[in-house]
Amino acid sequence: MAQREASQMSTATEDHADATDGEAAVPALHLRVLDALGEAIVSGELAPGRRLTLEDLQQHYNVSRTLARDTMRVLESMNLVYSRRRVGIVVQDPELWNVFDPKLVRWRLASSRRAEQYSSLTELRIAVEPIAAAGAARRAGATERRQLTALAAELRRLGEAGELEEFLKADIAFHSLLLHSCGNEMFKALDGMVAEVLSSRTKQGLMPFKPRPEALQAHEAVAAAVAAGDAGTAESAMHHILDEVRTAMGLP
Amino acid sequence: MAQREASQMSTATEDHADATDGEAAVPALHLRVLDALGEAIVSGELAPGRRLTLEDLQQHYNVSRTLARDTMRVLESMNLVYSRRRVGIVVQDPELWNVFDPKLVRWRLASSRRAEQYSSLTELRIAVEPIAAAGAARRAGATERRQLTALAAELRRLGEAGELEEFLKADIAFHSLLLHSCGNEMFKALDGMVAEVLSSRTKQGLMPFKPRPEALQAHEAVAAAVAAGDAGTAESAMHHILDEVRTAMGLP
DNA sequence: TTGTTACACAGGTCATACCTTTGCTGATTT
DNA sequence: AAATCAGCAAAGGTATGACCTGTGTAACAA
Repeated sequence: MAQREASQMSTATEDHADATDGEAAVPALHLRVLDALGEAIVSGELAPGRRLTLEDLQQHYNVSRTLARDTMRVLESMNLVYSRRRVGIVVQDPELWNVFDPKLVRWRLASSRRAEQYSSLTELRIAVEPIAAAGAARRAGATERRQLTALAAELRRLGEAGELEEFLKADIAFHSLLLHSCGNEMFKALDGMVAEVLSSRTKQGLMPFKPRPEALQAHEAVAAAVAAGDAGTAESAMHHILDEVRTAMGLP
Repeated sequence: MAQREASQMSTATEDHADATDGEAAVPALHLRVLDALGEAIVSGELAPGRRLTLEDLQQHYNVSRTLARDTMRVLESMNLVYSRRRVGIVVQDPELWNVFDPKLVRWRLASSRRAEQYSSLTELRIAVEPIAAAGAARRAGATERRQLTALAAELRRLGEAGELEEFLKADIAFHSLLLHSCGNEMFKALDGMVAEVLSSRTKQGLMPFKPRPEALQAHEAVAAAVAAGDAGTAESAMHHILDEVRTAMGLP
């Protein structure tokens, strides 16, 4: 019934299409225009205050006014631009952007401003995940507590074996499950962004070849505290995990 | 140059239009349709899985296909719906909504599910504001540090005088300034939501007639720690403020 | 110089038409 | 009877053109 929309933030592991179907699903035209424009704005190529007209868009992207308008409306709803009669479409000041929109985050991660986005996201993780761990300790279901424990054990196994790829997947699963177990739907919505941060860490080689034993220990501690319903311990154990992340990223 | 879009989350104090212009600025048609539909979905009136067609929208709201499509696109970009040929427009599962979109938050606060939204937001505050305070202690500018201290002093004055209205305004200014000083643009974007939570607390009478002395003390402590650049103290002092908020809201 | 008016520019909204995908139905085949 | 396939039609996707309505700007008048 419900389906994830194509424009959502991609998690690290993508659903692959039917193996029989070799063709890449061509994204709808309006999404391509949206992505192109969004990236242009986010990258600074179209600076704040820059004025466009619908006609510009139509010509630049070879689309009809309908699509130009569609795109503009979505961008406007993200507060990346505003439109006024007789003026045109104006790029907004970045201060006003809806920086929690997954599309926007995706564009920023694809831009040259990548590093800033990562540190913002990391600081957000530092803030949210401990509280999420505490929430999970209070409100997670029995199955979730079990799965969390199992994932922590798997993390140790994969970590000690040095299987970074699989470790990453399990790590994402761990943090994602935690966010989903904490009973706060706003925290849930951050799972894609957390996954993005985690996988970038591995891809960029910021990860030690083998995860540090303290990190493995801390994940187990979080899982155990959540399983035991000990919110305070879960929170501080998660804090330990993120302390390591913070130092790894060179944040203060 | 840059202007705040009409559909943004309203802060507690609205800019009033020219005094000479008595008429309320009539919101654009597409915004009215968007709000109506958004509220209908968020309130559960249009349940997840419910199917609509563009024609339904055209007739229900007496608008052209263009506007029906505009609205649909924006809703789709918020992941409230998805649209497929031959099927129509389908309301998404709430799990997939972009719950950080200010419009969505506004709709949820206007719905009967208000309480859930408030507790989610409060938990988010509990997570973010201490880290924001620490960030401000590290990165705020000199002016911001001064203003923060001044606001804390004003909070004490207004609080002891029992001027709840003015106290609320100063309180919002304090927390908003903190979020803006912390150097994380994602935290900045939460200012409207924090303001919303704060004003609702006062409006709903959840606020003691006079703010508790501990709260005033804690605000001053935050300001002082930020002014002194003491991140750890700022963080824990902010934690104290939010502990009080938590108990006031009956959260665990 | 300053205030006013008129114009044209650009989005806002509407109506219509045609294209493309796809769920469904029913006939055909095994 | 079950499985497969073809064709229809429903619904969004895209394009076009027209007209309406604010609103900068510049020409003009005081």
